[in-house]
Order: sequence, then C-alpha cells, then structure tokens
Amino acid sequence: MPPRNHVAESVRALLAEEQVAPGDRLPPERELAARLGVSRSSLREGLRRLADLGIIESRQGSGTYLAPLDLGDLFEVRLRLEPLAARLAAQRRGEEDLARLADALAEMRGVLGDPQLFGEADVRAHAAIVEASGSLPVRVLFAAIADLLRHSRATTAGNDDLRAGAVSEVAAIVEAIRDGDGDAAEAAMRDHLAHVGASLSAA
Amino acid sequence: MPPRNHVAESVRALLAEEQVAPGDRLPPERELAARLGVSRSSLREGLRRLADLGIIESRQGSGTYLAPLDLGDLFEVRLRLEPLAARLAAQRRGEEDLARLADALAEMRGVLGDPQLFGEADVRAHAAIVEASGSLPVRVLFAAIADLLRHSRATTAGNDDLRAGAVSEVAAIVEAIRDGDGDAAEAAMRDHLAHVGASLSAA
DNA sequence: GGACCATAATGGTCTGACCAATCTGGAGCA
DNA sequence: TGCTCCAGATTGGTCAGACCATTATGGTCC
Repeated sequence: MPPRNHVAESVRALLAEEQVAPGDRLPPERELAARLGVSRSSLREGLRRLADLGIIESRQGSGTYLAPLDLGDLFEVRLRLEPLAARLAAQRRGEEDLARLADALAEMRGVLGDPQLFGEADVRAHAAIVEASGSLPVRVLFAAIADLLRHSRATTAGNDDLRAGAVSEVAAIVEAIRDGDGDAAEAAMRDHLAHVGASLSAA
Repeated sequence: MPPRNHVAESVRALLAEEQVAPGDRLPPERELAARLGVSRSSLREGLRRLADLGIIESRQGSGTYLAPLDLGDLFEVRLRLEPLAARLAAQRRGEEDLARLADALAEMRGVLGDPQLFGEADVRAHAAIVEASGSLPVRVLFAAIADLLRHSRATTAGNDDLRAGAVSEVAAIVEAIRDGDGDAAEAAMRDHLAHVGASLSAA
C-alpha cells in the first residue's frame, strides 16, 4: 500500500463517486478531512499533490476546484513519452527488468478473458517498461500521469479484439527490449499506442 | 511571486548552496523549517512537492535524501515534449499567446549581451510556448521539470555564439507558431533543441 | 435597482504535541 | 577482543486547534 498516494487517491475516488465535474467546487478542506478520517494537514499534503498534477486548483477565500482535463491531450503526451521509455528500456534493461516484463506479459495472456484483470496486467506491463528505462524523469512523469490513464485503459480493456491485439503488440515490445534493440522497441511501442489511440477515437 | 513553489525552491536553493550531493542526507525537517523561517507543516508541503518530482526521498526514522538525477535523461524527455508543445501551440495559440511570444523574443534580443538576463528571457519564451499549447498535461509536466533545467540553461546562456543562435532558432519557432504551422513549429523546436543538446554534450 | 459594507466561509499558515520507524552507542557476554 | 542485543535518541508521519488573508455572500442604505 503506497502511503504517499493514499490521501490523493482517496480524494480522487471521492470525487468520482460524487460525480464532481470539471470546474466544480470541492467540499471545503475541513469537511473533506473529516470525511476521509484524516487531519487537515494530511489532507492538504494530498491536495497539494493533486494541485501539482494540475488536477485541482485552490483559490484562497473561494474554494478548491476540479480542473478540466482533456484525455486527448493526455494521450498525446503518452504518445511521446512511452516510445522513449521503450527505447531506453531496450538499452538499459537488466535481468530483473526482463523477468518483470515476462511476468507481466504472461499474466496478460492468462487473464485475456477478464477485462478487469487484463487492464491491471496491462498497467503492470507498461509500468515495468517505464521502470526498465532507468530514467528518473521518465519514471516521475509517468507516476504523475499514471492515475489519469485509468479511463483510457478501461476503454481498451473492454474490447475483446483489442485485448488480443494488445497482447501481441506488447509481446513485440518486450521482445525488442530483450534483444536490446532500441529502434525496434520504440517502433513497436508507437505501433501499440497507435492501435490504442484508434480505439479511443472510435469510443 | 509564486507562493506554491516558494518553499520548494527555497529548499532547492539551500541544497545548491550547501553543495548537497545526490544520495546525501538533507538536514532534519525541524532544522530546515527553522532555517527557512517557515513552520514544519509548510516545509513539509514543499518537501512533498520535491518528493513527487522524484528529487528527494524520505525514509521515516532515517532522514530525507537527495535523489540522483541524470541531466541527460532529463534532456531526452525535453527532446520529446517540447516539440509537442510547439506543435500544439501552433494549432491553438490565441492573440494573447502571440503577444507573449513576441515580447519574450524581443527581450531575448534586447539582453543578448547579458547571460543572466538572457537565460531568464529564454525561460520565459519556452514557458510562453508551453502555455500556448493549451494542454494541461504538457503544462503540468513542464512545471514539474522546469526548475530542473536551470543547469542546462546556464550552460547555453554562458556561450556568446549559442545565445545568438538561440535567438534565431526561437524566432523560427515563434514564426511557425504565428503561422499556425504545426509541422514547422515542431521541426524548428527540434532544431533548436539539437543545438542546445550539442552544446550540453560539449560541456 | 444598484452600490457599499459587515459578516461568514474558505484556503494558507503556525505551534506544539505525540506516534512510528530507524539509527546509534554502550552494556554485557563469550 | 569482538560480537550481540537493547535502550534511548533521532527523524519522518500525523494530529489537533488556533489564527490570518482572501473571497463570497447577503443585507442595508441610498
């Protein structure tokens, strides 16, 4: 259980549950803290994190507001950063990275029939690639946007054909990383993201 | 004066001043708070921000440590994200964005002889491009790495020829953005970053 | 109907305390 | 001498309550 994200994620869950729309005002800090059962100081550290991610915006005397977020913009960023992550992973991966990648890929194959579990395995595979990149900025930036990607992953995981396609695409990425072929890894990741992007546009 | 970054930047300044090396332990929170003249709660919100950026890492009972950071990795991320920012800026820029860009470019020309001022103007120009992109994720990610870029900018700004070159390169970017030509803007930004990268490698 | 102001609401900060995990150094023993 | 083990100190994590600064609200007065 990651302690750092705990409050931030609880707040995100609460917002989703109450259907707070972008631009809406959040409940006051004092009330949020009480509802989540934490002190206001701890809540504020969580809110600070969300504010740094651009998810919320606080205005003294007025309130805290949910910022608008364009999933298309988010995907464009992914489209630029994940191929880099794949390239670096191919150049720097260690034995432990390869093992993690193999595990994640095997799990994707194993839970192909379950959209929910498949989505989680997919997340782990992408996380393993980012981790293998060995780049601190890449890891940090992905951590920042990771929890914003839940929607798009849900879209992908919900379609049977997409899941099957994703497995072979991810397999190609993993293979290129294992071979240490940066160009191929980057290309394979672009290919994968192109398919994901197409399905997102259709949805 | 941006209140949000205040503590985080003060801490960064202090670390630079005391030559805290990556992996070193920072002074205890209570001492840092006293030295910066803020309460421990405010200090912690600042530290939380640095921790989210991957700059520091806290271990309960042990201390807070400065994480290692590879400037080369950072530049690779920049190399991927800034061209995207330039492209989006060309597609979405408003009149206000164009005015800011023109101002920043004019200022770069005006302070060409002063490395310090030039560096600041350069930062403003890049910030204006990011702002004009209109993409929340892009803005957020750049805010996250902005203060990590000081070193590389110092390198660029310290060389007379590089400054002159940077002006014409940035001018080309601004022109492409004004024309609404995303392809040209992205290419011009790549060109600019290639020059910056070459100077970094040399240094 | 509109301008103005007292009041409430809300985020920003501070102080001081206690808890939990970790580190450190000395006591005791083999 | 060298090792183990444990108690205390150190340090980050959290909490509670208070006050300040800014903004929103609603009523009053013209």
